Amino acid sequence: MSISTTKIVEDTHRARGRPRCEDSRSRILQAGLELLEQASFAEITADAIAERAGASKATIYRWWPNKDAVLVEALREAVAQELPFPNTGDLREDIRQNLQNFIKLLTGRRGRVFTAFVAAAQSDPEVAETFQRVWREPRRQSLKTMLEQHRGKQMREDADLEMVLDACYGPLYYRLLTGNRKFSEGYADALTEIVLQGIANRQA
Amino acid sequence: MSISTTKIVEDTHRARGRPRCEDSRSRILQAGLELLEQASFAEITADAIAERAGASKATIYRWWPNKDAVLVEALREAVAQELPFPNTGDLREDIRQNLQNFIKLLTGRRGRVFTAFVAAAQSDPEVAETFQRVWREPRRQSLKTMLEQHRGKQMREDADLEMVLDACYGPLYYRLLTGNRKFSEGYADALTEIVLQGIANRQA
DNA sequence: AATATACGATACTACGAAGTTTCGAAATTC
DNA sequence: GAATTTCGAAACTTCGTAGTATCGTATATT
Repeated sequence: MSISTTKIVEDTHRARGRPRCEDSRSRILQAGLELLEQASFAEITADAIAERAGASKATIYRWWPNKDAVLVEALREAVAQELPFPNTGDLREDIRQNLQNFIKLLTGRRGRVFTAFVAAAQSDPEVAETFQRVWREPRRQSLKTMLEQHRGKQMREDADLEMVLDACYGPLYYRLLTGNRKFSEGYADALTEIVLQGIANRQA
Repeated sequence: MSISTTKIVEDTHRARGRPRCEDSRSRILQAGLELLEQASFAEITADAIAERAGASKATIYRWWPNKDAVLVEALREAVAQELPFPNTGDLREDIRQNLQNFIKLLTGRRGRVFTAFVAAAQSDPEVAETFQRVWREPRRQSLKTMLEQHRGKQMREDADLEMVLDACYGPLYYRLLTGNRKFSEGYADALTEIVLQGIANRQA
């Protein structure tokens, strides 16, 4: 209740003049996202975004400080709807489904968006920070939370979760970024078994 | 014997005119490599290479078709001396040392060269092909060969080596490319244990 | 000595993309 | 209806870099 947002203040008086066109805003972001599915950060031009969005380049620079800011915001919005997390209660199944979902995402059209971002992050600290904050860390946190629920039960008491997270996501990014971007049919299953044997409680 | 190389032919008659200066060649490659330790592929300019090498830009374009070709060749030469592989005979120790060596490489100055290459590979198929051919595949092959020697002994008969390779290298690239580039002290040990539990023969 | 090729330095050209400005039209408040 | 702000279109400026061309010099062969 006491948490007042700037939005409330803004809502009292509407600004004069023609209001910002929310439609063109979303078209611009959408265009940026679509272009990221085909090209690298540096290859995407402001002109291309404008043309694809059916917008004016002036409109882009009216609301974003530079071209990269559009792409960064495009990732934020796209990723916001990608975070539902499986929770079946079974450790193996939770891991397996999570990996499988991620593989599906990475091998789909959106996969290129991630490679483009990781690539750009290598030479742009702001891109790197955004990628970590809006994607990598939330994703890791979700998996971590899920794993914690199994600690002392299906999962060993002393499991090193940071290591386990790397063991899960590392191979996927590795293949996507340095390999042929293909994942064999049972890849998620095989990876799940390796990780599982590393953390499972001995049931002897 | 029957495999004649162009070099033999060239050696019979030396070309007329001033011979190519091998020193400037190596200085140019060295300059490219050093610049890759600080900047991305796209950020490195031909002028910068020339200046750092104390060479002329004309000399660069005399021997290389374009700027990127210099950087690609620089990687080839640099990597050629990086491939000695541990072989202690003990599975755990072999894996551990290999991972440890790799981490040391990645966290050193040369680490940036790899991130730069992986980044560039995302939008340049030729860079991607070179990276795979001169670094990724030889490295994987070495580890694979080593692991094969343990099959049926310390390692399970049915271990999926492609998966194991990803489990070893994946987390390292993942941290290097999407994380904070830091590896905790016992990282190699912890990762070794996870991988090992996934492939070790049950000794019960 | 003549010829041929490489070298470093430097000026130069070509081009693409970032970002700005201008304009007439549209949407909103007062 | 006047003022204000946005919009798309398009021309425009600015700038950095790739790649080339020129030149005087160095180093080789014949």
